[in-house]
Amino acid sequence: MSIEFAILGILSWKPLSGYDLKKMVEGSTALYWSGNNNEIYRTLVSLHDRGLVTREILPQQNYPARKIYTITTKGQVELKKWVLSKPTLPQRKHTLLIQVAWADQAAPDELDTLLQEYEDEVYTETLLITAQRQSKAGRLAYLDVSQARTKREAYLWSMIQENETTYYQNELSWVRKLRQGLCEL
Amino acid sequence: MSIEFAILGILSWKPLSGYDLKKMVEGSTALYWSGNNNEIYRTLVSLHDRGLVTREILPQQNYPARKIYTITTKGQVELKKWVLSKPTLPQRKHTLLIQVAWADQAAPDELDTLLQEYEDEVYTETLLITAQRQSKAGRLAYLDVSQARTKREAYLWSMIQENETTYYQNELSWVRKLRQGLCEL
DNA sequence: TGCGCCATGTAACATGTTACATGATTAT
DNA sequence: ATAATCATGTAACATGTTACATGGCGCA
Repeated sequence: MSIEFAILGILSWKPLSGYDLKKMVEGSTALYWSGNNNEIYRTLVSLHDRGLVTREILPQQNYPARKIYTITTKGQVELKKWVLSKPTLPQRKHTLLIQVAWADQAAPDELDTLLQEYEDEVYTETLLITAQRQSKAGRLAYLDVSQARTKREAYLWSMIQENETTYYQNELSWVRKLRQGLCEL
Repeated sequence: MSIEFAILGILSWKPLSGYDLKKMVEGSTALYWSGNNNEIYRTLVSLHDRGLVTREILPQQNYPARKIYTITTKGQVELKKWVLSKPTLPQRKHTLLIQVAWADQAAPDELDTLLQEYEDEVYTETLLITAQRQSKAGRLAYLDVSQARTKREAYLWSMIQENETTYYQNELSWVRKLRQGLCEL
């Protein structure tokens, strides 16, 4: 239900093929999907069946034909309706928190190793995100602020990035505080 | 894979019935599951089949028998192994961010209404969380700090709560900043 | 009279992941 | 030689949600 509109939204910005979408989803940390083929191609078929997108087939020599999907007027109407629908709280699967919950049975150094691994993961992710934003090489990045169509859209996209950034910052300072606190215990 | 250990962890703290677990999961914001029957009962059967828990049946008059699940030594070993396994980044489904991404087509007041709804949702959630923690009436709350078995466990649990709190705080200040920024645009 | 609690569970569906399959092309 | 890229797609599985079912009890 949500990946449908995530895809429809991207198509409202630019007509693309399933392969393009796959790349964008894979390369983005903001979109939480793994970018696996199955769901993307399935979703495109479903969007097409319901008349929310049109499909144009571009044959190529030596390569399989590209299928470019374009949003329809009906699709735009549906998208807008969804965009303004009642928001829900974000849901997160924070598996580490469950690990930490039952970590009292572990030795102090075992626990600290676990937390350091997590700290490293988060830190790497923050580096990856900033790197992604710098890279002008990467055409077709999800929510590339320089590709926004209006000033307001650019602002919205930059704020989405800020949400992501502060989220990881928050995780980072949390895990550091936790490690420190465990030392002093 | 993760709900199994979430449940096994709780059972390592106290033997409980499926119904108890359901209540705990439902009432907790830290655990992200809906607390639906299907998954909990299915998981308990699976844990039992693999010898990670034992089952004791307590018949009652007028009510269906309670089935109390207790962790086994094998279960404890598996749990500890999982607790120390390599952590992964939390994954979140932040649907609102996708809505915001394509909200430039909406009028300023439509967008602000959406964001205010979100702000209200988040704020309500923070109130709910603090209320949950005060309520001593609620026996059997997930990660009730006063029920922790050691000082270190209490500290870990309080830090998990802090993670949750700062997470929503962060969302709250983000959405407020966003609304402010849109006014000034 | 009707609803919610206790406590178990199942059926049907929706969503998401991993791995595989084609088959030529290009880079290491 | 080996792997990755292009571009489509399917099969099998894992996970998660909603709604329903039993059946007596207590409350308004």
